[in-house]
Amino acid sequence: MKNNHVTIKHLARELGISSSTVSRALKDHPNVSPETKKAVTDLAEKLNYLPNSIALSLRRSKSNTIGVIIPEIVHFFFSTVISGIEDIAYNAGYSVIVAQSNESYEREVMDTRALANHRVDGILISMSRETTDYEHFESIHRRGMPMVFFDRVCDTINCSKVIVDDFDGAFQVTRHLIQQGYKRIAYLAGPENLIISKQRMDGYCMALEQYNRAFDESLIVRGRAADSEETAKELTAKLLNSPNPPDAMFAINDRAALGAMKAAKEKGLKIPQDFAIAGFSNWEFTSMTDPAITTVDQPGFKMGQEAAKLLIREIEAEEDETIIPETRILKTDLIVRGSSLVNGHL
Amino acid sequence: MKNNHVTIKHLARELGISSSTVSRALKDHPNVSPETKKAVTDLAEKLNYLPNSIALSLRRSKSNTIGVIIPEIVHFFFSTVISGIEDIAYNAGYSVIVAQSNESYEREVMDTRALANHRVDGILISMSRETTDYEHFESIHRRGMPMVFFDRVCDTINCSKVIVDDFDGAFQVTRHLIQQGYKRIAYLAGPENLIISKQRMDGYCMALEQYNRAFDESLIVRGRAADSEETAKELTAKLLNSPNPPDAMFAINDRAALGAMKAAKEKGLKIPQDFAIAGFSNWEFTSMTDPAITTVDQPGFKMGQEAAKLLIREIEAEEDETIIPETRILKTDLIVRGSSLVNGHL
DNA sequence: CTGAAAGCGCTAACAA
DNA sequence: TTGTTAGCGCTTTCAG
Repeated sequence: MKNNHVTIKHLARELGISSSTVSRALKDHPNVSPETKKAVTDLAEKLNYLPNSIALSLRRSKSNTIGVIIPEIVHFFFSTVISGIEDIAYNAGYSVIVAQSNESYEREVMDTRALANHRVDGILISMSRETTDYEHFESIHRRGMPMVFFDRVCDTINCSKVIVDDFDGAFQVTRHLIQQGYKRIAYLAGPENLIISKQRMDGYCMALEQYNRAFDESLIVRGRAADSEETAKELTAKLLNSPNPPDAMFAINDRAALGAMKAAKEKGLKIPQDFAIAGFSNWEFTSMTDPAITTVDQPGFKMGQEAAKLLIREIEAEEDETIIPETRILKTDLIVRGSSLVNGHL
Repeated sequence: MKNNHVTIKHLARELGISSSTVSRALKDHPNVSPETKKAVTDLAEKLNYLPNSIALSLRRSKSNTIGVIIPEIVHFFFSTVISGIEDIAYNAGYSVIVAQSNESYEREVMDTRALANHRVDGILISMSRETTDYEHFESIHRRGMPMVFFDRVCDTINCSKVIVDDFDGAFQVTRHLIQQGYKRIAYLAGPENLIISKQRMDGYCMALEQYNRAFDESLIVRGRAADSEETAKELTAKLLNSPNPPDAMFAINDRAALGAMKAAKEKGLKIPQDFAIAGFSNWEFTSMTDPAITTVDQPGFKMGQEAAKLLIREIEAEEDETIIPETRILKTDLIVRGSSLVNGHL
């Protein structure tokens, strides 16, 4: 490719003036005569001058670029987050470099390094599933690189974070089912070591408590319930065939809900009349042909926006200003299918 | 933020040598003594030196960055494309800047300009729906900016393109239905002015012809059939209530297929026994609970890969080398639900 | 109002 | 084997 970039120098030479004057004219500096200004802008227009942001970045040691590291792009939640990030970044004059770790620690380390080399002004991160060592983040954080974690956050780094209120989401879902008149709400639990699992379970319990429902251990399926649609289906079927079956189900994720739905259908139960399903979900449900499922949507777009805002705030803070890291907890949106939005925060 | 970047100068000063020596040592230049080399790399390691790609970009007038402009990120097809782009880019040492036009012409123009300013080495584009004027692309293309269009391509610009073989996809779908034994295959057509609509219709006709089926105009629904799920449903219902109803349906997109499915279900038809549906789709179907629908998937990942490869090839071509623009037509993947992949090209 | 000069971080020719 | 110098494109003192 022939490198045909028009530079300030070209304009200067053409007009027989110095490049500093051109520079000033271009940015409408007061101390430059109207004639020169006009001549410069006209020529710039004519030759289609495009300022070189690379040079600017070097000069200012600021690239007006932010980096994003996510586990995968092809995922409704994450692509929604990127979209939110892009929204805020664009309006604040930043470009967005996207790197996907593919859930690989090694790749994440490389991505981090690459973004640091690129001198992005800050980094937004959702960690890979593999990541347990945080040195690659810590080393650049020590150097003062602004960073904000979202969704999959790193506890050991003292920076801003954006997460979802799993407790409240679970509470909302359960309350919704109770308010709809369901009596026996089963729960397909997630892995017990995950914080989100615990929080969701707590939200479920809290709703039961608040509505004076007894907690019934026989309605709780612990273990690998939500690992796959298959297991969820089997476990639900077992529950449905028990002597005192549930009339509703809290599903911890898409797989759990899909499995539960299939089990119910096979048993000939009408959804949601005989058996209601509600729970956490990502993309899958929004396109489901069966509108009978109420879901808590992760507010991905908002999460991206919030994370980007926090990051940019930190990037643009004055030298001496100290930004206190802040963890923002976003409410989920309860979406009732087959009717309008019940409790949307968007 | 305090700007704590270690530079070559720092290393040089610390070691009492010149920065050029440091530079050479860092890149393992032959003409530098082993001792110096070791001293330099050790110190670089210790101080966690990270090369400044911005400075490098300026020096080399090459940013090792490619820009992507897409209508929206939150879309299975497009996010898949990005993923494919990222895959190739990463392995070739390029970063990816993503800009979404949000289907807005104005925004697309701004994005193009921003990427040009950023001195990306090339741009990958899928045009916004609004775009009918191409000057923003042409002006940078004239300057020699490598660019490749994908999916929503621009005909007036002489550069490489990657598109999907709609004709073949439609042919495959129709043939599949015929081979499954369906006799009367209805067709909900797309807008007649779109090239893809025509090509898909041609593929449909070709399959009929090849299997000696008569083309029956009464099975074709022209017009706004695929505009919304609602209209698709109504139109399908009408067909199903006609004296000589179809036993299968070619759906031009997700909406058409969903509408058709609902109409069939309301009429109590079993899918796919009484009424089969097959057609083009994006994400929606892959998560459908009803496995009875055969779809042609747009090969998004591959499209991203191919587009990125074409772009990088052009970027890295020698000065004097002339790259002949090339339009790559990708085959679609016929995916039969409820069974394994029948004709996958991945 | 305008110009000359320095420097952001890095590399590569040229000198030593 | 190492150092000096110049320059990528731009802005910004400092001098005129």
